[in-house]
Amino acid sequence: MATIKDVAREASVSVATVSRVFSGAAVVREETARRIREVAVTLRYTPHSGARSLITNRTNTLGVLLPDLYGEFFSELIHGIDLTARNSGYHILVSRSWEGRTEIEEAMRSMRGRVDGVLLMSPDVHADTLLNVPANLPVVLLCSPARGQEVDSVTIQNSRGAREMVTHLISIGHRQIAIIKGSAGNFDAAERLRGYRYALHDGGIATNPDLERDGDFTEAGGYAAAQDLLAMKPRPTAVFAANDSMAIGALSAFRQAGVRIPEDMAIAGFDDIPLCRYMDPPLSSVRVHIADLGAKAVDVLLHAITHKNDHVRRRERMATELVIRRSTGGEPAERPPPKTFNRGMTSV
Amino acid sequence: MATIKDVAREASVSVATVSRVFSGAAVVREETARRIREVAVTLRYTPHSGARSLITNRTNTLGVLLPDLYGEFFSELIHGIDLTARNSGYHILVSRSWEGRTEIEEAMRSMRGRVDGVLLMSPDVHADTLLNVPANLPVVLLCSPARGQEVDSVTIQNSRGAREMVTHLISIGHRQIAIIKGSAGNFDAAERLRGYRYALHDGGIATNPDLERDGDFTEAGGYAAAQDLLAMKPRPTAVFAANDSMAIGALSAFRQAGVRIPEDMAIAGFDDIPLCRYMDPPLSSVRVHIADLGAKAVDVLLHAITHKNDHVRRRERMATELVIRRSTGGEPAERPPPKTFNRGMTSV
DNA sequence: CGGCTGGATGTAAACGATTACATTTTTGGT
DNA sequence: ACCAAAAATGTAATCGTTTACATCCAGCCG
Repeated sequence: MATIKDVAREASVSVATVSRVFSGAAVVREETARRIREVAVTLRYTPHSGARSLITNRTNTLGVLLPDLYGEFFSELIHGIDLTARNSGYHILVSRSWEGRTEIEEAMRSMRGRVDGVLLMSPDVHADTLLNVPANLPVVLLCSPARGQEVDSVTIQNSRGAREMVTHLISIGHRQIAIIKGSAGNFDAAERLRGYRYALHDGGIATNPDLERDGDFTEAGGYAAAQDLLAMKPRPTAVFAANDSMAIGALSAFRQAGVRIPEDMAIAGFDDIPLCRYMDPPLSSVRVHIADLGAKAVDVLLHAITHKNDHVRRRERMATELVIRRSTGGEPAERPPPKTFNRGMTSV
Repeated sequence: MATIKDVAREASVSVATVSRVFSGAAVVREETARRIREVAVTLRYTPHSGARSLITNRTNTLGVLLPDLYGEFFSELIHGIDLTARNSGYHILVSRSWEGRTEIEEAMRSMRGRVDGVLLMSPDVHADTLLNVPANLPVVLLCSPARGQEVDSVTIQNSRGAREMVTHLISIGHRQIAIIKGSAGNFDAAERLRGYRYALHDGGIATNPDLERDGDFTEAGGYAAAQDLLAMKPRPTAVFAANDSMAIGALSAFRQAGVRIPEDMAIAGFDDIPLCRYMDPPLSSVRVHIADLGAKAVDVLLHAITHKNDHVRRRERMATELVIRRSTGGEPAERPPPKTFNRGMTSV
């Protein structure tokens, strides 16, 4: 593959001049520049980003470490991240880190020299206690627990969102409200459970361990939990699932059992993935502007990168929004929205 | 940030020895190695991948250029790609390339020196005609049109899958079968349309331009197209949507209009995203093992990378599978599957 | 005409690793 | 105890860029 030297030789100039043409770092006589560009095209020359970043110490790439890559949530998250990064001229290096401190550390280390900063979502591990990761590598935590003040983070107002939804269920008359929890040990899951309990407490309803069922954020998990709930007596009259996938699974189970929604059972989810409005009945949910969440995280990271010295730690919490549809009764049908993708920064 | 020199100095050895410890390229006395590793931890040293790949000429990274990142299809595709790449010790550098030859070329160029090969999905542009991209950079085309034999590619058996589904609709008695097409200019979309027409032809049914509605692979697009179909008279009795998202949108529109599925209208989609089975009624679809598609593409790319000299071009076509559920009538309810993710290589 | 200015270009030292080759140390057989 | 072979380690060139600094040359002014 052609290098800068080949181009320099062929165009009878020094490598410095070629470099200047491609990096735009200094002015080159127009005629010379044109000649160099012509030669470059002939030789199919492209600057080698690796070599370049070795000396400039910048890669224009952001590392993205996610616990998983599966499902609408991550799809939309990556979308938001990519769009924002790209707008600022950055690429993204995506990696899935399986659970476990060691694996995360390992993944972080392998990012050394490849990225200018890392977006880390590690809902199970206190990420601010990571050891033996490259020093000076800016990191922004996404939906992850963090003890100290020492790290940037962007999270969702999980507890508040859950609380609002459950409070709504109470307000329309429900007293036996079950929750299908998220994965054990998961940060968001714990927060949402907390919000659920808050709401019950606010409403003067005692919490009941039997109404708190285990789930794992998958449709199948929601389906299974819903079957358990069906067997209970007295049966709850409403279910709050800690995410939409589980709500969808639950919906499916209830329907199969001939339970009418929302007459016999109200269902609500969390995240408000696009599909909610296409379910039958359309699913009430707590909207999280997922793409904006990713976008916000990139903003913070980019700030940390470009203002390495005077960057003050930020701790953002994205607001949620209650979206009531027919699955919880009461509201009229909603028309599907225009299909354009909302890129506006809405919250915090 | 600590470099290999710092470690060498601190451990009183040469950089070569340190390098050998970290690259595992040669054997180092156990005692020396231990000392070096200790120093490395103290100094929080991590090898600089950029520098490393400059001399080894390998980045252990695959570039992934997709037309979009939105929705379940891409979610699952990236998942499959990441998993397979990771198993072989590769990272993935994801980028969304907007439409247009120039932008793709630009994106390809920016990959120079960052990746060992590229997975390119460009359903609108004949990718084998790209100019001015780094020479010698292995590329595998994903679901993209390609003229010559000069390039590796992995595609879906779109036409055959669509044909089978429409043939099935005919076999259960439908004669007025509409199609909601995919995005104009899209490769998969064109192929699926072709399959639809084949099937009609096989069944001795004349094609009718009014029954071929425009779509764009989104739920909203399917919703809109379905509304148009509702207004037709005579109204078709079955709709084949070129992907599941549109089928879901259409389903929603029909339901809103009080049309019974499948009694008044049969619906089928394409892709068989996980959600199909959770819809009401569960959606018939043409299953594409999307994750396997990504996995297969990675396999081909990896082969091209590691056997640069004696790699013979491959042109794979992933088989599809007809999945009949209640939305087309006939079949009994299906239980949700176990939630494990299918990683087996199934087709070709 | 000579000296100065400033724009265009060239020279060469980094950046942080790997690795062929050279050198030193260890090992083991006698 | 000695020597050859093997093992461990060191030296230095190299990968493809950027960039501080040096150089060159044309034009301008006095």
